[in-house]
Amino acid sequence: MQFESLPGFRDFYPETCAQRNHIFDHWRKVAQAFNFLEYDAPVLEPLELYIEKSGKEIVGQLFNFEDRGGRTVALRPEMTPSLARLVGAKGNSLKRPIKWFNIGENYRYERPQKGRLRAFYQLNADIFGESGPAADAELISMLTQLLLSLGLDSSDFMLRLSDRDLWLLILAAEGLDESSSASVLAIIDKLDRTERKKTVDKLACVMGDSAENFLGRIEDVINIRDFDTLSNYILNLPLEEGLEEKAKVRVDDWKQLLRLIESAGAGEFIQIDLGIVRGLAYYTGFVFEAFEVNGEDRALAGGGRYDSLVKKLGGPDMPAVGFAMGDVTVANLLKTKSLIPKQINRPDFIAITGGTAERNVALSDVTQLRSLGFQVEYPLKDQGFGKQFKDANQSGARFALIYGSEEIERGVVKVRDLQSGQEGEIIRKNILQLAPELLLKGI
RNA sequence: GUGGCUGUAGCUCAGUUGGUUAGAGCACUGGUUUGUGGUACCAGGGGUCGCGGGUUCGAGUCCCGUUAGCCACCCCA
Repeated sequence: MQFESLPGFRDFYPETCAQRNHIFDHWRKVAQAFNFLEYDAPVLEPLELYIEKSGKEIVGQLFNFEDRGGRTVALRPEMTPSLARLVGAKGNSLKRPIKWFNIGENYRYERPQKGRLRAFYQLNADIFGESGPAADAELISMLTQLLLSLGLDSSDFMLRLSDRDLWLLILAAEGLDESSSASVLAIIDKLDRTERKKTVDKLACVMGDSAENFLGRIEDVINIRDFDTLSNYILNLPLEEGLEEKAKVRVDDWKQLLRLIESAGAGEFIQIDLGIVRGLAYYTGFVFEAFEVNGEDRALAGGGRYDSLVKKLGGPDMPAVGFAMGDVTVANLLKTKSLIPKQINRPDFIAITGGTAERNVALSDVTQLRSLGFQVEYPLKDQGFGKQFKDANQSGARFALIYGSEEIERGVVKVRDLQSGQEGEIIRKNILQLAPELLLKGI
């Protein structure tokens, strides 16, 4: 009986695994550079946790089952609910701002397609306990750094920035209450993948006959790309007094945010685009998504503010903002841009030996080098020199250490730089002292 | 959940109107090669032609079903 991996799940052979880890390494390095702390949480959680956050409809998209204890459980489809639980449980005893990240696998029972699998990794980065735009800016800056560190630049990706608070003001000016606004936002989210006529029909449920004109005004807002136009538009909305004040404050938040992003060097990646509202209703303020520059593929990353979620899941009232970046779309983009290094994993040294006796001598040196952390390949059987050099070359090793009977007699080992072909000799007993210098400066 | 396209060696593929024992390149293993590597030459291993059924004297090839992959829709945390 032959088995294959389940649909939407991947096997990671060493080469692919190295590519995956290449991405993870950069994720972790950048997150740590921003002084985010790494946390982790279970892969299996109570099903209720996800129903509480996203509603019953979510169950159809989960890997869920009943365990032997009769508990209904699910593989996590995302990290945020677990994270909210962790943060909520420690409540106010954690020092703020809380800046945490995680790299973990998530599972969704959906039909796999381009950029979407059933098991995928995500980097999650979140800040709790800070409600000002500086926290949003910190994450947007980090998101930019992440993509830059992987070798992408402004010709490859952009960040679309939007704000659900602004939408609530705009829709309030249209005379809509909170629940009508929510349904309009859901429609806006689907705007570019729905026929215009269908959108008008859907809007008619809220707006009646004026839906057509209303949609026109929405489209005007979505087409705004510069901040001056946006702030003028917002400040001139016909709003009641309380809301008018809110609008002023919010425009100030935008100014702060944009200034910080500019200072962080991420300004050139930002595109104001109120067409982004993000599907789920729990987002409360700024929202953003990173896209491949042509906007063709699935989003590379997405996030925003979710100030009420921690409380909803049983924790204290705590402001929060975060984003997630998936490995699948990022890997796809890196691949099309040829930005994944070919040979990531190569030994520092490879031993080449004349015969059984020489192999034993070599092993003693090899073991010591290994114990110091050098990456050393050692032959497991006797083979001719020609063959060994061929293998040595293929291994991508930096240096070959050649143990022939003649060298061993003289207490030396021959060292060959496999790239340049340059050769030299070193005294065997000095090999541990010389190894670091060798790697640094060559022969 | 719905639809379209595609399944021949680890990978990329060839395989004639249905006709003997299914092929190539790359990769892998060994050799030419007991002292010097990417080339070359020789040899070898590896296939239930995705799976099941049907038509036929005969199916990798035609038909039906099924499964997997890709792509699109639904959904997208």
